Amino acid sequence: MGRPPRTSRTEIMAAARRLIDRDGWETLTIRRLAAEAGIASTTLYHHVRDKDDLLSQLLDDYAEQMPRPDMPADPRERIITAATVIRETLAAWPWVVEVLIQDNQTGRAALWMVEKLLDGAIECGCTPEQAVDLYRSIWYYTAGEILIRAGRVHRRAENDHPARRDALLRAADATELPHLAALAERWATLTSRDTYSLGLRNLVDGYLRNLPDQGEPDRA
Amino acid sequence: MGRPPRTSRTEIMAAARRLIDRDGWETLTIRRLAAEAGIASTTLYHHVRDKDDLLSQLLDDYAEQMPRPDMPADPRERIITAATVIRETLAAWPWVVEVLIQDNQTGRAALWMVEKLLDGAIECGCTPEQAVDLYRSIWYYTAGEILIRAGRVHRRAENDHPARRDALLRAADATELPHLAALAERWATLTSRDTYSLGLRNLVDGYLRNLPDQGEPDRA
DNA sequence: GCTACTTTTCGAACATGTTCCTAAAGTCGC
DNA sequence: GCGACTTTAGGAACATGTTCGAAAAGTAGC
Repeated sequence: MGRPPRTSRTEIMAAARRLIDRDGWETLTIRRLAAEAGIASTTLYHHVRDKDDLLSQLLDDYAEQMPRPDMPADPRERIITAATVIRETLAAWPWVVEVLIQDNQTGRAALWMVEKLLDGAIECGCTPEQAVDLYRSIWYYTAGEILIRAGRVHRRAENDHPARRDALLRAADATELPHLAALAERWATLTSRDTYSLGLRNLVDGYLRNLPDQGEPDRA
Repeated sequence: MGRPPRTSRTEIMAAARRLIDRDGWETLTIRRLAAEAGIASTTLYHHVRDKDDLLSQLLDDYAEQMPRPDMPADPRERIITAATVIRETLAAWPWVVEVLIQDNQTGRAALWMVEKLLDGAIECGCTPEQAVDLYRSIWYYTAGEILIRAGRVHRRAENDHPARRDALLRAADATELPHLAALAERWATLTSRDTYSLGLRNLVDGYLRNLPDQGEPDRA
């Protein structure tokens, strides 16, 4: 009972996607979204806790329609694949940043990939506890990579504002920081390469090799 | 020439620290900071590009006074130590989150730790390029851990708002997600443990063992 | 049909980060 | 000393996320 709703969560999500597709996600504001949905701004807050919650739900809706790739037979490769798919999926939406830092647990829609990851880890010889540890490490690594990469893009071009220190590395003292100074020229190039899968593989390898009990399940 | 400044960057930083120490960092707002410094809000923007820049400078100032621990002799342990110190230092201030995602490059004050890390990596047999790769992987992992951990704390207690999905894992379908379902009870416990150094060690080990040229410098 | 009761909707208002424009307060050339 | 010039200071105003309280719009009991 009570007054019947004139607005549904689904309508709101649809309006949000329309707005994002049309004008870009940066222009997605509560008031604009309300206008697009034909309701008052404050009405939104009956269907959504706050803006982070809105983005979180939006991400879930998107992720739901994501194609689920078939997994390789090798369990270690399954771990790699699952992590890579998570990363690729999240990196496609810049506003994922706002969600990730608030909604730390991976959303409902990504659970099946966590499952695949745990499954691969266990088949590689992990105990369930170790599998969770490996998952968490991978998630930290992945979330950090996404956030930092998104930050780099999202960052406005550094304007010459007062009290702004840039050319951070060029000022590197050659006697105090010899390696950094030596790398200063190439730093931008080196740090803009995509080394996600390299790091991921090394992380997974390090984990699986350091298991207390057994080593690798497939003899190399 | 020009009108002489009545306000200095140093005063602003001092006022900010006073405010944070007294009332907590959540109450650090531009207007309150201006009031504490005895100036108008808009005057702040002559010394600071925006709030993120303010926090970033604040972090640098803090980090500058951070004690620099002496490094162990073993190069691999130096890597671990440097990373751990970075993590510990950053994790001490909750507002670090806002800075990290914007100011992706580690600040000026943390450069010496990056240097130590590169140094350890190179002494472990890395080329400079590989050392940078290792650094970046560690940085992703560390940043992700900090952000997610801070997010968990920073998160307001989940109130029972409509359209809020919680008990994420308890709803795990036992047939679709067997491992997650099996772990559901213990999930909260397992994911609240501090596994940073475990993951860090495995990551570093994986990297150093996978170097194309040589293996481990110190024979185990 | 009328009266509780419940839920949704929304206008007003607030705090915050930020920008724009104008006024103040000096220095420099003379 | 005086007018250009330059830099800082600050008031007014705007967009945004969000809260509060009251009005609207139904349902259930009688």
